[in-house]
Amino acid sequence: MSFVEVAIKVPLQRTFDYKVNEQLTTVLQPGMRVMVPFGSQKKVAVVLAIKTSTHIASDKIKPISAIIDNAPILNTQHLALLKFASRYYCYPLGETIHIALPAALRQGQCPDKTSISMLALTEKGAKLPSLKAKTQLNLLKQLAQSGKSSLTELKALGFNKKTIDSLVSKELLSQTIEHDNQWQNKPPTIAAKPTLNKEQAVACSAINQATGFTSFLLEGVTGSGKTEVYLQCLETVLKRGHQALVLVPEIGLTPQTVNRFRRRFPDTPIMLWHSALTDNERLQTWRFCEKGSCAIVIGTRSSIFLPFLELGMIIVDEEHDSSFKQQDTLRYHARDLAAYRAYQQQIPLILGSATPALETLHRAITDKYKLLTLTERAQTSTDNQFKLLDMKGQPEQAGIAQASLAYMRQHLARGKQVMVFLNRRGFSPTLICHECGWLSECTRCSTSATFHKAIGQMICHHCGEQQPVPRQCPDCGSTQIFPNGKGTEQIEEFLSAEFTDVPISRIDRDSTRLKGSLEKALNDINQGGARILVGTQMLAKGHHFADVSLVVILDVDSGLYSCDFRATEHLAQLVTQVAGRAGRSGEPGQVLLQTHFPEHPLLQDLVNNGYQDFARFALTEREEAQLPPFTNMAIVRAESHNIKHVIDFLTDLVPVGNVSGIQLLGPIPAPLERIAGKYRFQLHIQALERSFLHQYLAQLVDYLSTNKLAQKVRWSLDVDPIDMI
DNA sequence: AGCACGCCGACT
DNA sequence: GTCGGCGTGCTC
Repeated sequence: MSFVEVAIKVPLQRTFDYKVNEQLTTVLQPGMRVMVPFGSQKKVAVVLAIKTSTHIASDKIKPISAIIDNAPILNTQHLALLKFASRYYCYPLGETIHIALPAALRQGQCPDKTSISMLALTEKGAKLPSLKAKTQLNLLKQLAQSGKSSLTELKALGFNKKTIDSLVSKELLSQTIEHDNQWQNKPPTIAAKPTLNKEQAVACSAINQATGFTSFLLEGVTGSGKTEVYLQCLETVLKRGHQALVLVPEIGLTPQTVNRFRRRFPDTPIMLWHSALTDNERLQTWRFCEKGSCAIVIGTRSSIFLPFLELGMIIVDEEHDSSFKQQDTLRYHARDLAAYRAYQQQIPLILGSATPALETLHRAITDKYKLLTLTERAQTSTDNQFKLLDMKGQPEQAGIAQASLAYMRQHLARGKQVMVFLNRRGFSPTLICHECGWLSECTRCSTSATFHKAIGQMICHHCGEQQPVPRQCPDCGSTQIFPNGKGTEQIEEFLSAEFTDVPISRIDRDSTRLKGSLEKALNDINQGGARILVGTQMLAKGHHFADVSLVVILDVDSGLYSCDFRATEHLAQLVTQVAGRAGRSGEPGQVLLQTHFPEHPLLQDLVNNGYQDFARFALTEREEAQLPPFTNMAIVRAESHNIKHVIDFLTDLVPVGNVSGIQLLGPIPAPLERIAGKYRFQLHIQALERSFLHQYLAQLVDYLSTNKLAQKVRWSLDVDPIDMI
């Protein structure tokens, strides 16, 4: 008699054994799906191993009911990646596999996808004929930029099927079907490319000469041409007939980036992967990847789980970006799994950033990663000028200093664009009662309710609860209630009154809610349709603004004194990224930081010596405080409507485990103690040795599986947390 | 997580 | 009498 060990999607840390007919063992392989009886139900399971013995009693063991696949859907290496992720993040293997698979494969179906429909300009369309319909012309322009795009990509840009059909019938667009066997390791066509500067050339040749697993940190200031290095390294990978994965932050998957890749490699199949894809599109990309029919995937964090036939390189762009860390269920960091995968496949890994995470920088400094630096900015000869604007005693309106307004007038008078950055949307974070001091609060969270003037609602930014705007103070009945604090909506309102003849564009989650509206706004800005740009961190990332010469950062101080030890790192990254939006027009840009603490050593260091210097200084501080990356951390979080259950649950965990070198802190209230009516507490776990941490976590998870208190709360375990919330 | 089993209250 | 509430325990 033979047995199979399988993983099933249940929230249990263990696997399950089933009996299997002796003859079937010759066709069964790890990575295949089978149907199994599970309690009273039937479930899809993934075979992990075929074995000749089991520790399960013979009266308990059941036979599998059917074999689903005739070939594994997960190969050995892919399975090893998922096992690693499951173990590292202490998340059940069955659930981990479930998260990685496209919906159809989870459900036990075996659909194939052999073709994909792409749209391209016809010869007639390439001449961009004048059309009355503006959207049709815009669509032609978009395709002129990208060369070709799939139907769904165009829909994501806000174009509808009608526009496309109408252009196809005018013979300006052609619809072609690409098959899954078209890209068969033939040498790629490479479009004209710029000459690399010396630093870029050094970086490229270091990466191209790497054999086996090598990690590179490509530390390049904004505008130093990291993407060009990626492109020329990808060229080498394509010429070898290998595939490549380019991981980008959620917000970084812009048409501009994608167009650049498509234009460089015009006949290479490049597919996109992001959260807005449908189940069908995900399956399509999955199938093309596993057959080797897709050469490059540009994708957000979950693309790290795609099955490549022959992966030759992984690139993580903006590797410091926190969107690479999943914040629920399997709390993986795509950058760290990328490192595992690159090691496993013995291929190069490129981590690129202007503002590397301190973890990454630490690995580069300690020679685990090879450091490649790009310092030359392509468009300007000198760096941006930073200025710390002391807000103490400074007259201000809507949070903008008089001095800042004066700078704005100067730059606008010279025909330049100005960017005003504030990482807070809405009109004001609270309303305040002038009579009694009442502040607007969310009824379910320990946080304020933000005043959104345009839509006339109070909104909680944590749970999304909406309330009507009160006309009177709910405490004392006074009608004297006013906005308290500033948000982007208020900045926009103030600036449009201040600069009556200057067009203003606001970019934040509220103003870009509609599909394609972000692209529209960005286009408008780049065509000079807006001169003042007001926005949140949406403005900070990845977008090129040719004519911005001044950036004003309004609220620097909130990042200086925070309970999250990573707050200063994130502030420095944000400031540097925002500042990088200026000075691409051929002259150095100017960056104003409004602060009440101009003498703060951290700000001084950042402004005078740049992120590179700041980061190295910040690392010494982390070392002194024994914080990550000099220690390894995990957080147990728990929440419940019942505060006693939460505290009891975490308190009970404190004596668990007998591993030395573990430090526990807590239970402590979470930074936001109440969200959506639930009380939230956490327990911090630290260990100098990674292996000790994992030994301890294994014991903890084992204990939790039999713990009665664990059933009364919602708990989660976050290994290598990146924020404390 | 599901799902069954089981033991108490309010219905025809 | 029994329908259904959700506490408890198990899943190879």
